Amino acid sequence: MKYQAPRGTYDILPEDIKKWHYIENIIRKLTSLYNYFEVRVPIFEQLELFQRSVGEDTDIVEKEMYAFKDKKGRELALRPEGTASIARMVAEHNLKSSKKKPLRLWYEGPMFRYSRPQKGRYRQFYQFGVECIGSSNPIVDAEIIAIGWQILQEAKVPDVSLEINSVGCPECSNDYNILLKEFLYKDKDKYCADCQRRMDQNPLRVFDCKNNSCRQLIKNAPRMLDSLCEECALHFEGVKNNLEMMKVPFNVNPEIVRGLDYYTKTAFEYKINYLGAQDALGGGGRYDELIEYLGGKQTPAVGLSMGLERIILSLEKSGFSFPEENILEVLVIPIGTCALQASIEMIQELHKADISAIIADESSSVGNNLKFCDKNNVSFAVLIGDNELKSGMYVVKDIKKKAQSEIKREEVVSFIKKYLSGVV
RNA sequence: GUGGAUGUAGUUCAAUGGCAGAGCACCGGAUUGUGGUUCCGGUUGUUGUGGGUUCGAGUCCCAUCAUCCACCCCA
Repeated sequence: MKYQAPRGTYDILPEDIKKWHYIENIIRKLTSLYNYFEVRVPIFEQLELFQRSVGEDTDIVEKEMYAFKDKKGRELALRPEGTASIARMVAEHNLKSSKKKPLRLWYEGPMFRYSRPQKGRYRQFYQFGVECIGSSNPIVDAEIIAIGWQILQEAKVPDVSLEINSVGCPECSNDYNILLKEFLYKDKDKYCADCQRRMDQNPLRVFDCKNNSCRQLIKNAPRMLDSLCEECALHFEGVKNNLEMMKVPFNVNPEIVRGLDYYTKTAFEYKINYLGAQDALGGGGRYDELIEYLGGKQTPAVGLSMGLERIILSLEKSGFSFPEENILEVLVIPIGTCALQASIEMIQELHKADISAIIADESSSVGNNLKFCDKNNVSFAVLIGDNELKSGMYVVKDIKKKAQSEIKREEVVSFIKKYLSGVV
């Protein structure tokens, strides 16, 4: 084989597209019910946009960026996520938003990260995101979290758990980091090598260590949730209360951190435990500083993003059968070359009536063409040969019922239409 | 980025260093223009790619590409 899709990329084949349409339709439906508008932003942006919004020290920017220079020497990068572009768009166009009516936006499309591929982890992958911009009210945090939750429920993804946390505002999270580092460095030598490295890069990660002795040590460490300032604590209470009112089940998990620097206050993840190391379907949080940081007006915002492949993989794993689409309804079978003209006209009439139809290979036998109908769930076959041309009566076969009737040429379409719409 | 496993027909998988095979799927046939079963027949192919060892490599060695698993991290 001469060419193959580049590492970490893949083709969505015709037999698989229904899976994508299935989940995309649910996203469209739910976002529209909540009055969110779709937007489309570029697939590449200035490199600096991601460096500044996602954060210089994050894995995404440090080692996973598809950065390149264009012919004019501009530093660009394929987007590793969607929120940075959304925030840029809002700041750039000074899109109007207010407490009373925040901007409600959603997007879907490919994202790119240079990481080692695995099942459920690709270099080009698809995400959708939902963003609510302009309100700091905890009810919109809950709204965003609920939309993601409902999409997963509606899609029938099994055994999802929703974990929420608050990472505080810059002030209280800063204070907390100092507190936690003090605690960790006190017994630095007692931790495993990984944890000692984590202490410098991302101290919160020490909480995830599987090593028993580390777990013991960290048990008494100060918790972010205990260090929230009054405003952040109040906000977090508000989010929890609102989720309860919405009857969205959640766990408070102080270890939810998120790998992007722009999050403030609310952080959350939708998790599953049956896709190996890929246990996050998506997540999100509040980013109250980002839009201003990118040169816009001071604008609070909250959003989520989810990976489409992981949703599809978990559905496949659960044995879900995706709705069929694009099923052929009619096969027109010309018998002999004389019937070609009439068959083409038949096809055109069927199409005008919104009935899917194709013309059969006339060099193949009638029997084989009917066999094709059986195998491919085609509802009707229309046979047109010398006899039919002479009499003006076409043979219409109901494949599933194995029934056959002779119908006047002019009435074939309405006959079939009647059956397909379930009238008879 | 680190460590490991794997790669043969469209697909699922066989083949001790000695002629590349089976099921499913696909295509054709079983007396002229009529059916999912059955029967018969056919193609499934540069054994991921490139080198090397050998009289001889799908098999052994090296490189490379890709997939998968665990880290890391996340979607």
